[in-house]
Amino acid sequence: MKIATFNINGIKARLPALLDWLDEAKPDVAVLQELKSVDEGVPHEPFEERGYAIETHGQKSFNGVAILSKLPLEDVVRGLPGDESDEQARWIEATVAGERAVRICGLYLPNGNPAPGPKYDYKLAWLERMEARVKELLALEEPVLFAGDYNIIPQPEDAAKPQAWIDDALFLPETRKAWRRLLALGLTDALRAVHPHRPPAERLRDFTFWDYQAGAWDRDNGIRIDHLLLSPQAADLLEDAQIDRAIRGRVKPSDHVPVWIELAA
DNA sequence: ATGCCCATTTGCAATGGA
Repeated sequence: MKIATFNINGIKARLPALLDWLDEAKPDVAVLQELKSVDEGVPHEPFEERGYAIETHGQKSFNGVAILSKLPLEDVVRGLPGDESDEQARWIEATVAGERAVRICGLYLPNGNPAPGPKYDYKLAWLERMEARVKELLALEEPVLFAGDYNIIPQPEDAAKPQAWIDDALFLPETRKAWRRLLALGLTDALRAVHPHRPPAERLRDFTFWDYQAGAWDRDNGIRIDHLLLSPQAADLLEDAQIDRAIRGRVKPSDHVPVWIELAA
């Protein structure tokens, strides 16, 4: 089962590029972030024509997440549990049953800038709530994955210019500490499990985002912030993990590119 | 030091992104 995550930066602006990628990459499941649209504004026909079921959790102008799947989506949960007052659409869950049932969580973690400040406080609080949900799902001892735009640069090697990010919410010590707490719960960073970091001279670096500004793509000034974390039972099924880097060089691209894994499920 | 872009809004300047 091929499962991808892709921050599309606007479903309306990105529909042609998204459909082209779906037709080529043919993921069985894709979690999408930054729909920037309410549910009613997300077209279903182009996805259904391609054999995908779609479940959305939209919001006007900002945020918004979705799951596409060639297999039926069951037991859908919208919104990160733990705070009924949180109206930001950043979390969606569903179960997909292939050879094995896999619980899939699609997430769009808060950016958190400027830090310090209320937006950074929200990011850290959101991470604590996510930790609680991760613990609940790990207790099931089943294949579970947490895929999306984490807005976290885990390590210096995950940025072309780490020194430029030292005061940024994506790379601050508290942010990276929360990332390590997630891993300490027993989650596996799928990309790093398949591709351990090696010196950059050996190959292209594993970035998933390049800013639109200042020629970041042409200079390969990127960061790795889109991740797939796997429960132990999902990690046992991991066969491959890749970044579809070339998508960033296309016409009218998102500033993020898809990341995907292959699971024996 | 270094190319200030892109998407959205009941819009035509402001906000959020990262």
